[in-house]
Amino acid sequence: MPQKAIPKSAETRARILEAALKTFRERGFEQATMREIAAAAQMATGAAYYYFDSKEAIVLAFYERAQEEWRPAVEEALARNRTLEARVRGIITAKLEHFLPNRPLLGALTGHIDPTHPLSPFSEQTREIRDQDVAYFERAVRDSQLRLPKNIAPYLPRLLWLYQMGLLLFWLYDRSRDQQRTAVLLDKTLKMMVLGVRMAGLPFLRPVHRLAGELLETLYGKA
Amino acid sequence: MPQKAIPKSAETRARILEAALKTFRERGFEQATMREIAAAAQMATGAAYYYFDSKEAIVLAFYERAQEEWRPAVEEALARNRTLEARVRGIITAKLEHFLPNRPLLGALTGHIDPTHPLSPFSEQTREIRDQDVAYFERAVRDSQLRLPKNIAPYLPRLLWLYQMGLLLFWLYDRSRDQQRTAVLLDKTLKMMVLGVRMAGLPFLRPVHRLAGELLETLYGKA
DNA sequence: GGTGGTAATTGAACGTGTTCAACTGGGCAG
DNA sequence: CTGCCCAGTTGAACACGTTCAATTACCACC
Repeated sequence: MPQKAIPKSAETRARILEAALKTFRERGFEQATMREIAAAAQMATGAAYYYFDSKEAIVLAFYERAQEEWRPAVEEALARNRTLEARVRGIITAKLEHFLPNRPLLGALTGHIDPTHPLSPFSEQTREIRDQDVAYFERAVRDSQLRLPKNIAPYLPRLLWLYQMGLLLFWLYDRSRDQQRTAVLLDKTLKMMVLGVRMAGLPFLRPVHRLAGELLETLYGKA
Repeated sequence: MPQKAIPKSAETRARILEAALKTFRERGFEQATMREIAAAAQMATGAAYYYFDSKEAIVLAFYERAQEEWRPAVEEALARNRTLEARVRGIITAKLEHFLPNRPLLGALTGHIDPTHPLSPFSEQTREIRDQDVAYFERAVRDSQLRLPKNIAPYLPRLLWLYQMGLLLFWLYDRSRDQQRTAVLLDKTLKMMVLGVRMAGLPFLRPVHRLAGELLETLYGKA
């Protein structure tokens, strides 16, 4: 990959990205060939590899770009809502709505769970995007008026990120009309979460909290 | 694929499977080529495709075979334990222990979440394996002395299957020594589940149950 | 013992993503 | 103006999974 910000080559990079997306949309990710894409971008076959590590990496680049375009919608959702439920819902629905036109395309990214693989959502290479998402959820949690159990609160943003990841996955393959099942899943689970947090103080639930806290500590490390 | 049970060709099929597993173990799934595998099985390159739809399908065949070898361990675990926690733990740990020698290999299966894809754990083609697993969990639930909320009980076996699937995924990429983190995850989450079920009767939790019940109904359908 | 037909096997050929040695072009130091 | 450097570009070549028309092996039936 080229270095910082030479707008000269950034333009060709963008041209390839655009040509690729066009081809992906027209013929699907798998059917689209790199030769087609290169031709559509008016370059030789191998040229794209100067700018992108692989065919899938193009999709990641699209994801990164979408992540930026998506920011204003998130800011608005955070500004408009005060309760934790509404804020989290706002973030997630904004993301889904933004991705809707290219929903099938994201399926190309779901193939990698291995944190070793560059394109995995858990990989070192995708840390920046991930951290940005987590930061949104941090803000969603911080300014909400709910008081959270101390041993769980620090992990909540990362948990919400994981939750959102799972929901996105469900959404990707949700074939119900208008993805209604995803909508139900989001709605009910959010409400369950808020109810759970509300009852955090009840003495009955103490053992559950302790278990959850211990679990999160060993998984995410102390903090 | 050939039809029912002509042991003649089943033998060559097994020979290919064995050669493939050997090659996979020696050089990893990705590095191993179909040409190597065919050569190791003393056949021409394309021959394997008479018995297996794809390279990945060989891994599925391995999975199916393992599923059978695994059965006695499950039966023993079910016979030996009476509590829900111990029974579920027994099933899952038996599976993990059985898969341990070929742990890296299963990573080849994780690439498909799309229920459309033949190798997806949610696909029509893998229904039989899935149903068998769910049936184990049904037995684990049925004979345990816990009484469950009526609106959730019918879905519990399928939920446990999903839970086990997620755990297996975590385990696959758990790089802690002896997969200790997976062990902690299994232990704590199981205990949390049992606690949750125990408190099912408490009136506070009624709203949570209702939400969960409604959610499961729209996701899995009435029943 | 032929004879037909199905099952099994062959290996070349296809299309793919990716690599790479060679080439091009433009800017800059002397 | 000349020579050099190197980011950018080229397209043939590679290795792979997979397909398929052609060939062989096997066996039931006359």
